[in-house]
Amino acid sequence: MFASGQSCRQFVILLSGSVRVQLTTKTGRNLHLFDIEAGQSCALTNACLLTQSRYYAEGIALANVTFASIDQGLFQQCLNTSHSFAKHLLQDYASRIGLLTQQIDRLAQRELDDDLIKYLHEHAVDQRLKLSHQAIAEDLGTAREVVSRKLKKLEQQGLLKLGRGQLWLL
Amino acid sequence: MFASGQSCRQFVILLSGSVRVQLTTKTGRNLHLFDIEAGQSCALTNACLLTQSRYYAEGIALANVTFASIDQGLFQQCLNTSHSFAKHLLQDYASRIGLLTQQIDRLAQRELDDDLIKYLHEHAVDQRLKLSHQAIAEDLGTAREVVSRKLKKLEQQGLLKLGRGQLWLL
DNA sequence: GGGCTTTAAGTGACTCAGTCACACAAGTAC
DNA sequence: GTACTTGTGTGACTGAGTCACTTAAAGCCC
Repeated sequence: MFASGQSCRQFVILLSGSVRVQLTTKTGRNLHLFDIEAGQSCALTNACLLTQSRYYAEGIALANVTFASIDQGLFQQCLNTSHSFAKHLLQDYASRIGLLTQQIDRLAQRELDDDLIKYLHEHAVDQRLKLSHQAIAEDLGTAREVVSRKLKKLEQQGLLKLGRGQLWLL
Repeated sequence: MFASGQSCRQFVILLSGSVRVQLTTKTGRNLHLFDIEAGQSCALTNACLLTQSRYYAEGIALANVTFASIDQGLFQQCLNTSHSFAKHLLQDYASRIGLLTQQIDRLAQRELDDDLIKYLHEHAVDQRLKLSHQAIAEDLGTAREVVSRKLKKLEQQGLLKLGRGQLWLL
């Protein structure tokens, strides 16, 4: 949907599908920032429009998506005339900024064991988690190998059971 | 000014002085997120007000500060009635969210050498930087010892000269 | 159903960053 | 000058990230 370094000319609202917003490090590691779901717009896109800057992250469509967009001029016009439009954007920012700060906190702490266990509990459905190690690593901002090793240890401790593309909490 | 975990009941605008917003890790390390200068409000505070959540960072007055504040109810009222108030908050969010994303990027990359050199150039005045290793470390989200060691190496390479509380780029 | 491709996971070796526990040196206050 | 505060230096150790693989499961394709 958009790539790091691109300039942004349109305000976009997703109508269906979802978009994953992530950073990519020089070594090719991905870090998942947040997802945009149907009905939502992208806080980073809006920030680019408001500050006249370029994208510093990338957006990947996770499936077929449909969206509505308006160009920069109309966006400014909406902003100037519609109070509810501005309030809607504000509310979105407020929630995203919390997520970003939590990510910073997690990256700064680097206590992966705790984060991983918390993540597993938060994302498990019926004590089962259908995600690859790669996906978990990207959400936590770490490398796949690290997650693999940590999960292996937890399995050896009898805390969970690993399967291909899924795991069960015990 | 505020601490992590506190609930937030007031919208605040700084009239003079400045406030440093930072995270503290379990090991006591500080990570500098951004500063609030006179005339500005705090994006995290506003996010707390908008999402009814608690502070997840702390704000430290860097000197004597004066500020104006209104309570939560009046804040909502302002938001509902004043379009320019909402637009002002939006603009602030847009710039802060960029800073936060850059921090995440930096923490995720963990290429401290590059970051440190870039930081030194950005903050030096006349090739001189009046900051302690501690302060540099907090801005970069790392530990003081790490910065000390890296700076030492750079000095050994003849790239800079170290002094107490300051350094010179060569 | 046997082979092929794709995707997920396991592993060892290595490097870099963060932590801990110090020692030590330069200012500051009295 | 002495005591205290603040800023640096250092070694030892642990944890996380990278690289370069190997191994294994799942999905396809005749």
